[in-house]
Amino acid sequence: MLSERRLQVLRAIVQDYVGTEEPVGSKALTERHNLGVSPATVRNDMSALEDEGYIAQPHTSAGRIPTDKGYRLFVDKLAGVKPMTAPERRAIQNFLDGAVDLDDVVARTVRLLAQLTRQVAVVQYPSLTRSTVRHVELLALAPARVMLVLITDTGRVEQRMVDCPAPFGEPSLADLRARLNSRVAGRRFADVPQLVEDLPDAFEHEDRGTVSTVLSTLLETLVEENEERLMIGGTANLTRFGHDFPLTIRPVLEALEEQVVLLKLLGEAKDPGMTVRIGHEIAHEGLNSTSVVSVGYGSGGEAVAKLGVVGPTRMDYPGTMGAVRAVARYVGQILAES
Amino acid sequence: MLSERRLQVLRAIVQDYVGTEEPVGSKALTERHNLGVSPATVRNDMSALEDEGYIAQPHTSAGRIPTDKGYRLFVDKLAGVKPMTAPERRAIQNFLDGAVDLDDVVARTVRLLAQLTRQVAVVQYPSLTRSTVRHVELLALAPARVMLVLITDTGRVEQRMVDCPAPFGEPSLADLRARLNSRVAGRRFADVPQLVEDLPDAFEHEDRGTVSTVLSTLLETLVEENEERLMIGGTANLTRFGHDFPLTIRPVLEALEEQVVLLKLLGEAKDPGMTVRIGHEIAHEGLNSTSVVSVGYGSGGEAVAKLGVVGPTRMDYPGTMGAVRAVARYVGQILAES
DNA sequence: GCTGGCACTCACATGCGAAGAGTGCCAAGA
DNA sequence: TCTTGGCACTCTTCGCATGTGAGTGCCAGC
Repeated sequence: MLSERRLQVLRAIVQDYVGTEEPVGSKALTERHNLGVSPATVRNDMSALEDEGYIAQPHTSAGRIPTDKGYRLFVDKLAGVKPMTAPERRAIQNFLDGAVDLDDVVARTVRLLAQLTRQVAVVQYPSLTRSTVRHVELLALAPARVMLVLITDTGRVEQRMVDCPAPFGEPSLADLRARLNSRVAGRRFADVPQLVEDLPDAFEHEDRGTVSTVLSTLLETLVEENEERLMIGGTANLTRFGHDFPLTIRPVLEALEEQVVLLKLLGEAKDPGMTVRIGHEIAHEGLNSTSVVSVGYGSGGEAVAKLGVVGPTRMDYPGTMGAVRAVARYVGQILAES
Repeated sequence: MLSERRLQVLRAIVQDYVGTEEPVGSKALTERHNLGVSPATVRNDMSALEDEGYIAQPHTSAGRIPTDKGYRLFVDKLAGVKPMTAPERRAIQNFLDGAVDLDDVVARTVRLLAQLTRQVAVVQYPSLTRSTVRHVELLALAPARVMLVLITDTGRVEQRMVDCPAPFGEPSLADLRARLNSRVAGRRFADVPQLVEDLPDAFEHEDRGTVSTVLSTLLETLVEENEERLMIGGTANLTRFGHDFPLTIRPVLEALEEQVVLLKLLGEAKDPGMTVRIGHEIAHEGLNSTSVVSVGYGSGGEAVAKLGVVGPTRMDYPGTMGAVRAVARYVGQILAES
């Protein structure tokens, strides 16, 4: 177990390194923080911290920089979440309040997060699986062609074409539309399958094939979790990554384009509260020099999706966590209102 | 006017520079291209080309690199469009054929373009203004709250909430829905305003306010050109920009995030055919060291939107133009089918 | 357990010289 | 008039040696 002072030293190292981007030495540390001890003592502590793997030297005769393990300790034990100031909170609310639809909410959230944290922001669209059905609409585009439109309580709209096995009259369509909505409107996605199970039985024999086709398309749409989309912004902030970023920036950009990777990453964070993943804790190789701070957000008490930021492991964790948490909270409010 | 041989020299310089990314000298030129003259002659030609502003030296005693003006001449007079090979064409078609909906078509197109050109791909969603209405759907969410869903012939769906001035019964809503669709279905957006102008007159006095509100929301949705969205991909290719890219990449990323800039850029290219804008021909400062190759695409003969790539001025113009043209063509086909 | 002192180690900047690529110019030849 | 070979000149780049400074590790003393 590390002594209290050594933890202080680690905290100081993290703070200084995050601020200066340069390895921090014992002398500079004692000058900037009043630890009450001499550089020599700090050197001993640093040596111990290095033995434990919390900090490392880029090369001999250079200062120390925190390791992933060091950041982890910092985040878990040494740093709190820095709350937003009142003006900041007001700015967030104002900015989000102007949104006109779901796309706009997500777009604004991304911009906001990127600006606040000066990092790459990632916002997942409210997930289908946990939301409820607001309305299902069926439109006859041709005698044997129906467009299925699904509207969720979060304002999301999904549409699908359905090619029917047989022509389907407008009366039947209206019937199906009415029956379908009376059963599923307001219900959670998970419950839909069994609610519509026996629906084909209510129709004439000739229409049953079509009804089944429509229903299975609907269920497909509901299940298709991989349809989860996300929006990314603030990639220009990647250029502030560090001096050596030509090498680091590329795999990060690639990973960001592979939305699958990000979705998996967000999905892995089972904790509905804030999750911080640091450097090599992230399975994806291209993101090994980044940290991801994510949190769930939702319209009610329940989280329907995640948002977060991707930045260098050398990031201002308290500030970033504060911004992420605040934004998630306000987005939740906005969604609840609409 | 430049002599034939000098044009050859310019072409050779562009080709070599694009290939090697290094200033090209007279000796290397004569070695790689059989121009039939000696390096000394080429030097004279180069000197003339430099006087005319087609090429420049980064510094004395270095080779020459093409200027924006040089690339312009190259694109206009010296280079054709390199057609895709048969296997490439097949790959394009296969890749795009798997798309399930409009979002997917756009997403696949972006990926494809980025891969083919190894540059940043930009695809505009099929624009609303030039398309036709397939269907307008109205849903009562609450007594005085209606959701308006607009479906276009390109498969795009837009939805809006409408807060009605007065409660609006389901019969009235059904009436409005029917009348609205009979008038506007299949019509071009531009024609919609006058088609629905007198629609409120057909309703009871108490409903007219609501009808007007719904209609004006519809018109707003149609007009809102700034709702034009686009998808961007292949930003990781920016890292191949050049050795000095730390400076160049940042403004480009910023410009790419400002979708407004890109939309303006695409919109400016009035030529429905291919447009190439090179370096300082682009008004936006951050893109001054890039070139943009764009082309319209559409489901019928008419272009409904643009797509293109953003890359360094030092790009393979013939190849890029070939890829852009081919992709646009196939996307048009896909859209026409659906 | 803390502290000051001291030797040691590297990275980094600086300066210098050699090498190399490329140009510009000139005089001769077609 | 255009082309060509030759030659001097200009810069960049690279390698190398050197000096400097930040920072460490260790040790003896308090």
